[in-house]
Amino acid sequence: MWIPIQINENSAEPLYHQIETQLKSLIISGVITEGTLLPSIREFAGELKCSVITVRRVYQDLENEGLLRTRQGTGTFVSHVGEGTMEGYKRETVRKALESAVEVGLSVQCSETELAELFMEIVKDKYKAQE
Amino acid sequence: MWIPIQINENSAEPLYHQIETQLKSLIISGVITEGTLLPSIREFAGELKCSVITVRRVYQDLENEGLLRTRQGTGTFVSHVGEGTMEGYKRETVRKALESAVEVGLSVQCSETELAELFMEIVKDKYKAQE
Amino acid sequence: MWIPIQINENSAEPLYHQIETQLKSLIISGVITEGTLLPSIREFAGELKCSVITVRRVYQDLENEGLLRTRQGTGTFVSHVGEGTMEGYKRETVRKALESAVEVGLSVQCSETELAELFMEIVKDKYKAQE
Amino acid sequence: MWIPIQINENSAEPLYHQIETQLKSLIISGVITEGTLLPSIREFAGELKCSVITVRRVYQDLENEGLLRTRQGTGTFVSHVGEGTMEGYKRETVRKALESAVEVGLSVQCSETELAELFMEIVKDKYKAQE
DNA sequence: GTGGTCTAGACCACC
DNA sequence: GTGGTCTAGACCACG
Repeated sequence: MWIPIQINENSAEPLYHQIETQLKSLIISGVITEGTLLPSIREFAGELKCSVITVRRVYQDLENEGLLRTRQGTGTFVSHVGEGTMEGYKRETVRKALESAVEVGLSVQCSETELAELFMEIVKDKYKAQE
Repeated sequence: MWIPIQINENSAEPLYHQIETQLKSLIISGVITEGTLLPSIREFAGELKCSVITVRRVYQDLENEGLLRTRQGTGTFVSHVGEGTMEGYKRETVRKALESAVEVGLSVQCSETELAELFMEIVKDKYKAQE
Repeated sequence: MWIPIQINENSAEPLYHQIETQLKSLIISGVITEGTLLPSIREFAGELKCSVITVRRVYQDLENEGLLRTRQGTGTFVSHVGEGTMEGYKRETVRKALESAVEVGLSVQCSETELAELFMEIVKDKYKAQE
Repeated sequence: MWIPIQINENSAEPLYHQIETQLKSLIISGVITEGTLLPSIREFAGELKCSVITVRRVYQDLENEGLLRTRQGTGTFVSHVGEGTMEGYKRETVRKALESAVEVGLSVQCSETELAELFMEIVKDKYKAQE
């Protein structure tokens, strides 16, 4: 199974955190479905060109959050995520991101309309790029 | 001179960075005007209940960015900020914040309209709270 | 022969250990009697939906403890268990379990009476559910 | 600050888990109070004769559970645990331990009174030893 | 000084 | 083969 994860070498964001966030998104958004067997930590570490320890940490953190289930000698699986949880998480995550952005706008005395215009512009760009 | 800075003890954001960001905003948005003499490092550290080293770092970083100017034995002043700088900084900062928020939305498969609605809602709340 | 064993997928307890403990209890408590022919490794693995290796390990461990006896080409039988063994095992097992529970109570500064009350409550519940 | 933790070299229980459990108990039971600065990971590792990594893991796990708060460059502190949480946690932990013990009793066909007698005996012993 | 991240590599237990 | 634990040691960022 191939998992699309982009690592940004230059970012200040820790490796393990980049992987965690992206993998979490893939699971939450349903791209990787319940029951899927993820790559073994060694295999994944090979693909991502990082240490096994780093992958292990990612798997373990997500297991602690209840998104993964792992059994020794067998592997690591995506565990069941209730529909409600999924939706709730999505909204929570997105809301947090938007709120912090708006706060930045406020702190810099950006007007409401200025902010909204800039936002719409960015949204269009990003979603177009996506297609 | 009293400088309104809020420190969030529990945030993962480093102390020096919290202070830097807020002080920068205050200067760029014109709340603290050119030529103002900032508190001494010790005084400020006392107010913020943090180490002098932390304040020193803040002053130094902002001096490197050209926002502050230090005169030996006299103190640290807000230096002149051109209109261009101010506008540029505002747009750059806000744009960055918005872009990262939109990316989060994308990563979680949030639709364009969903995102926009949530954004407008948040903007209204925040700006209303501000008044 | 059908053997009632419950596997808890989500437990941290290794598969082989869950099976071993339960099978042991069944033999020692006399639910499975002396001389009984157990299912073949493959058959049992099929029922439990686990690897043959796992069942093999269970049979072997219990054979080492003298609870099972394997005859080449015939199968695995429950061997004779003396009354002494049975009683001894019961007391030892239960005592160990209770001791560790009491230690938890102690470590958390739970008072003697508090602990006893909670215990009686649980015992009643469990034994009632059993009937 | 000296923290009383007993490590059992021979136990199958992982090192980090032994430390975690005991430290957790000390915090939950109020032996170590809110705001206390714990030993640095290096110092603690020295005392416990284990790797810094192991201590780090303990601190991090407990931080994830909300029992500790750590700030880079400053140290690791015991964070506020609401009275309710504390009580709830105690009961939950103890209850779990007792339940699993009673289940063992059941699985071995131990009678209700037999179990209760054994329990009372053990409790008396342990609590006497404690004094 | 503090914690935060990451590495390479070892050894074990489980399936 | 899988994951689980632990080590020693490096380098960085924060105060």
